[in-house]
Amino acid sequence: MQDGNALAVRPDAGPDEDKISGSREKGLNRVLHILEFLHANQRAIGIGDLAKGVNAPRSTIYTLVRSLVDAGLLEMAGDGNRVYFGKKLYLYGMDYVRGNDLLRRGRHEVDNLSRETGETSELCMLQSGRYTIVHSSPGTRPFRISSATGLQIPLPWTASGRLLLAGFERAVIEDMVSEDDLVLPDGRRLLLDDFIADIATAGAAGYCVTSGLVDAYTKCLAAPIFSAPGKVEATMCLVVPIDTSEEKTGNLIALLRERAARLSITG
Amino acid sequence: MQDGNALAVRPDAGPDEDKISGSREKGLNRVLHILEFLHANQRAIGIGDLAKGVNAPRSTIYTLVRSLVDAGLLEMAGDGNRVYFGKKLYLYGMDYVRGNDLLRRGRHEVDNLSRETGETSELCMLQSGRYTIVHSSPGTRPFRISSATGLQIPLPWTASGRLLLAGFERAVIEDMVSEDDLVLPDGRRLLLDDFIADIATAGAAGYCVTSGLVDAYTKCLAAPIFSAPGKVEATMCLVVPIDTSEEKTGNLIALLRERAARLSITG
DNA sequence: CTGGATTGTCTCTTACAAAAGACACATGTA
DNA sequence: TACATGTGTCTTTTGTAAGAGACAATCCAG
Repeated sequence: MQDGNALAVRPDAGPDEDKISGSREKGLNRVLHILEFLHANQRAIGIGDLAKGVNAPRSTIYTLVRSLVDAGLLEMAGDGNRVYFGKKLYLYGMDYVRGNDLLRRGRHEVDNLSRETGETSELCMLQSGRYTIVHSSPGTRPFRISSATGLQIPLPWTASGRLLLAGFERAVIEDMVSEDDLVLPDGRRLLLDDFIADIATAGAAGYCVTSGLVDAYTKCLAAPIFSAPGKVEATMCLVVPIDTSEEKTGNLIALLRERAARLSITG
Repeated sequence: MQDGNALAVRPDAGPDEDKISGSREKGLNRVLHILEFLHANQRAIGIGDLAKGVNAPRSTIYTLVRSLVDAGLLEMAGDGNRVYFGKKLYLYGMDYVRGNDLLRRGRHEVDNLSRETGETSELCMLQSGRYTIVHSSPGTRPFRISSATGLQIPLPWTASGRLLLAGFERAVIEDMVSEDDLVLPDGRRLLLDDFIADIATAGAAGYCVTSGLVDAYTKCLAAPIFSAPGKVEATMCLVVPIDTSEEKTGNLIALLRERAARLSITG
């Protein structure tokens, strides 16, 4: 299971991940862990493995899974004893999209952007204190820089992260960013103070560019989408090769900012 | 939890079942009800109303909602004391789509179909014993025949329902279809035996057409999508004006069947 | 074949979550 | 002014759901 491959996904889940599996957990929390675990693994899981994965008694997971399957939140996967997300979750997810203008329009705009520029484009948001790629559109390059929807990456690794945190108190930021988050995939270590300074700069500039942070070959351009004056609700970003010319980069940033502004709610 | 969810199309019709809800319900069940309730109402709901809506103590709902909001399954809606679905549910929903070839390709095919024909097209599936519109694409008619994704309609009202039940035992069908389901929106009443006969006919024919069932102005054409030989996993359907000519209807059915077959897994 | 590992279903106990209800503070309206 | 209605946070009580464990049934490697 645990596929040592370090890049990106962090397995440990949730709101307040508790220390040594507090003996008796609330059923609802078990369920939340199950969902997180499935999301992290992106494939159907056997019930036994699921119990191991969320570190819970087998008997408990059996009963919970049965409830969830009956309710349609989970489905038994083809071969018989594995479970994965169910139709109900898809339906609820579509309800969310329908009720959320920003997401609906944002998805559309991101698709446009990647079609027009040929580059990978993404819509990003804070999701309970974590950076999340809410929608992404692949771009047309032969060497595709892909990152799946729903991927969660440490905030300091990204340009969008710097924009999303603009306007937060220092204490809040410290709270959201763990020590591990400051260590880049290649082992380099960011200083918290530098990161916080970056945030201020990005907020003031109204865009942010990072080079070679998550990997050595790409540059990330991001622009903020506001839900109210000063409040960054999301970001739109482009992932381009690191050797993209100054001029082209400048043009892309301008385009990105225009589109992001179009999505913003101007109070 | 036999009764599953009692909320179908009926807005709130009030006092149906909810048998002497043994006052002390499992938290998870409360949550499932909350989600169903939000889905049925398609808008943010105040916590007090939510408690009323799912017929649960206020204090319980407060704690559950807090958990769910912390987990990101729900979000507080703009004005402050209302909740609706959250980003997490959207992400899980996208995971479901990604893990489900049929749904992914089916959505695409439905979009194509409605663009090519100009008619409203839908992808439908059984969802824990209920007919569900999983994806729909509006069509280009001025008088739009729209039906929202996720809508659940009694099986006997639809052409797709007749196909989806093909191959089930009579007893199972009787179990899925309540007395109320047999009453059409205009008050007419279907006979269970007729309905079951329809199912057999539709299954044998490989398509189904119903006229003026859910409303007086439309005709519904449906074709089955198989996940294995004989097993109907979903249907694709077109909603057209009831006065569509025989010839055009025939052409559309042929098109529909071809596209549905393309989506089927031929064992 | 044998022994270990996994699966799905049961039963029983008690730790603890759901419920009841009281409270403080808003609103609105007669 | 009093009087109703809604909200959000407490505390206390008690019914029950989570958990431990035993079970038979598969499965698979050696």
